[in-house]
Formats: sequence, C-alpha cells, structure tokens
Amino acid sequence: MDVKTVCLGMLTDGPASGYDLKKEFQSTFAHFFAAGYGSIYPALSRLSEDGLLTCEEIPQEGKPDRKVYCITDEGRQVLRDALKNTKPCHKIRSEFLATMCFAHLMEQDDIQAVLDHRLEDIAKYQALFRSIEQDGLCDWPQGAKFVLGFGKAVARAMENYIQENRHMLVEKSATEAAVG
Amino acid sequence: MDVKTVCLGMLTDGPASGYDLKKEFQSTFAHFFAAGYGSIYPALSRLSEDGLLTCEEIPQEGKPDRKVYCITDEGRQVLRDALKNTKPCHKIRSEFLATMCFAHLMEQDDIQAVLDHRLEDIAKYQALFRSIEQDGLCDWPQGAKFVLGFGKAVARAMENYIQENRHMLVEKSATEAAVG
DNA sequence: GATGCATAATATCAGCCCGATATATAAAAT
DNA sequence: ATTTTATATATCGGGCTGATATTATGCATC
Repeated sequence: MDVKTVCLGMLTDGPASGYDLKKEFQSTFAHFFAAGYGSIYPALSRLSEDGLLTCEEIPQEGKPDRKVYCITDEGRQVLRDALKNTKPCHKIRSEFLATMCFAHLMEQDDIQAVLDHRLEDIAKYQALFRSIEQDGLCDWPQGAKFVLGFGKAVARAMENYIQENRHMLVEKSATEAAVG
Repeated sequence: MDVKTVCLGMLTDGPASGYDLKKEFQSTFAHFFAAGYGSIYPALSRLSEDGLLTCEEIPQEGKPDRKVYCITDEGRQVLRDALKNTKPCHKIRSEFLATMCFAHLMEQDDIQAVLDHRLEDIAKYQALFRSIEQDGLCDWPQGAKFVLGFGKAVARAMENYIQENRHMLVEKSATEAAVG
C-alpha cells in the first residue's frame, strides 16, 4: 500500500485538501505512516488523473487556490480492492537500533545522548497520543481506536525496554550513581 | 543514517562481499533495517570511490568475480563521525495499521485474514530471533545483544496487543466461539 | 533422466518516497 | 518591530524498493 491508497482511504471520511491530509498524516497516522507534501500532492494529482478523485478549486485571496478533493465511486471500489488484496506489511527503519549495533565504536557520553534522545522521541509520541485522546474519540471507527492502542502499547514496550536495559551499553553515569 | 553507513559499520567486523552483507541484512538486521541488492551494491561502489573501502576482486569460475571489500582508516573515521553526529530516528511504515484504520470498509473475513497474517509474520521474526540466539551470541558486542532484545520485546508487545484486542475489529468467528 | 529450486554472485532500472526549498500572505506572538 | 505560526500548493535531487537479468553448480523431487 502506497501513499495514494492511504489518501484514498482518508478521503472516505469526507472531502479534503492536500493540506488537510497532511495534518492527518502528522497526527493520527504519525506513529506508523508519515508522509510529506512531496508524496501527498503528486498522489492527489495522480488519483484525479485516474478518475478516482474529483477536484474542486476554491479561489482564495493571497493564498494559492484551495483544491478540495472528493472520492468517486470508482475510487471507493479501487480502495476496497486494495484493502482486500494487498498483503499488509509492517516495516521498521531504525537508525537508532543501527547506531546501537555499533555502540562499541562510540564514546559513553554519545551512547547516553542517543538513548536519551530516543526516550524523548517516545515521550513526544505518548504526548501526541494523549492529546488525540483528549480531542475525543467516541465517534471514531473501531479500527482507529485499535491502531491508536497499538501505538501506545508499542511505545510503552520500547520505553520500558530502553530503561531496563540501557545498563548493557553504558556504565552508570556519575549523576545516576549518586541518585540510584 | 543511510545504507552506506550501515555497510561501513558491518565492515568493521572484517572484510566481506555485497552478498555477505545481504545475508547480515536478512538475519540480525532484518527486524529494523532491511536492504536489498539494489541499495547495497551501489553503496559499496560509492564507498570505494570515496576511498572509505578498498576492493579486492577474486576471480571465480562460472560465477561473477567475488568483490571483497575492506574498510580503510578514513572509512573508520567517517563512520565514527556519522555515529556521533546523526540524530538516530526510528520510523515505522505499517501498511498493516493503515489497513486496520479502514477496517470499517472491509469484510469480517478479510480483517481476520489480515490479523492472522500479521501474527504469522511476527512469529517468523520470533523464530528468526531464536535461530540467531542458537547460533551463539557469547562473542557478540553488547550493542548487538541490546538490539536483539529490543526486537524481541517489541515483537512480544505487538503479538500480545493483537491477540488481546482483535475482538475490537471482528466478531468471534464460528470456530473460535465453539472453542472459547 | 529431467525438471525445478536453492545457493552463489553481481548489476541495473523504473517508480516511489523523503526532505528541503520556493512562493505568498495574514495573524498571532514575542 | 520582528519573528513565528498557519494557510496552501508545488517541485526536485537523491535515496531506496522490488523486480528483473545473467551464469553456473548442486541437490531434491518426480
């Protein structure tokens, strides 16, 4: 499944612009399917070309025209086929883990910094999850709730693992030793 | 960090060919940094050009020459700089979760199939982890052990979450209901 | 005996994706 | 007064993925 298919899926929820979709990629989809304008705009153009979306250009002053896309019946059918026929994978690309593989070539302080940085990133995702939940998910489809819960579970597992196993890579630092 | 840098890191362990590195990408690195020949061979060519690797061509009969690469001092230095200066991210690209977001557009059987398929994939990773452990990791650097443990922890968390929450997406099937 | 698959080994290429950059304006914050 | 944030679209180089091509041996299956 590529960005095109996800855009198609998002548009089943109602018409939206590329800018709108980007916001969704940055919030509810951020933890498992990031996409930037460089993928979204070409995807929407292509889907329109292929008749899977219609596009209404709404003129605006001082800003580029807002292009609002709407899914067509053909688009819905193509989406349903895609959901049925793709073998959905789940890939991780972790520069963090790659770096840790070579920890023995690094200095203690740098390893500490990488671990701390990763914990911060996880904390940011957890904050994002909380803010999404506070926005209210009572009207969300079950699928979206399942996916959010998945993200929370994985984030918690990663956080725990790092906290409980970082001692494998670094000696207790002076400050930590004083506290602990 | 790109494929080039990871290849450089792998070659600190001793000389190897592109084919050898591919095997490592498919075993110990498989759960967090996949790479195919289409990335590996150009990476090695480029690193040689830049003087970070040397290449020895070993003629073979009936097969292409085996090109064995060896990291240079400059290569080691570039690697150390890269490990120190890149902010290591950890990205997930999940067609699985994307599909589940649109579960309400799918039929029950198809949702079941996707969930089962994902559990099988996770089981394959767990089998891979076991086989890696049986090959013996006593002489592994701590970093590699940390990374393997991370993979195991995350796999377990994903497995548990799916098993405990799949009921959110699908009614108990006839067979399941009979058993449970 | 033949067919097919796995392993060994490198290489290339279209298509897709990422991050950065460009453009233009208004409102809000500092 | 200046910087940042938000609204909006578009493009481009470089990197990566998956498929395909080539050539030969060995092993297993029919």
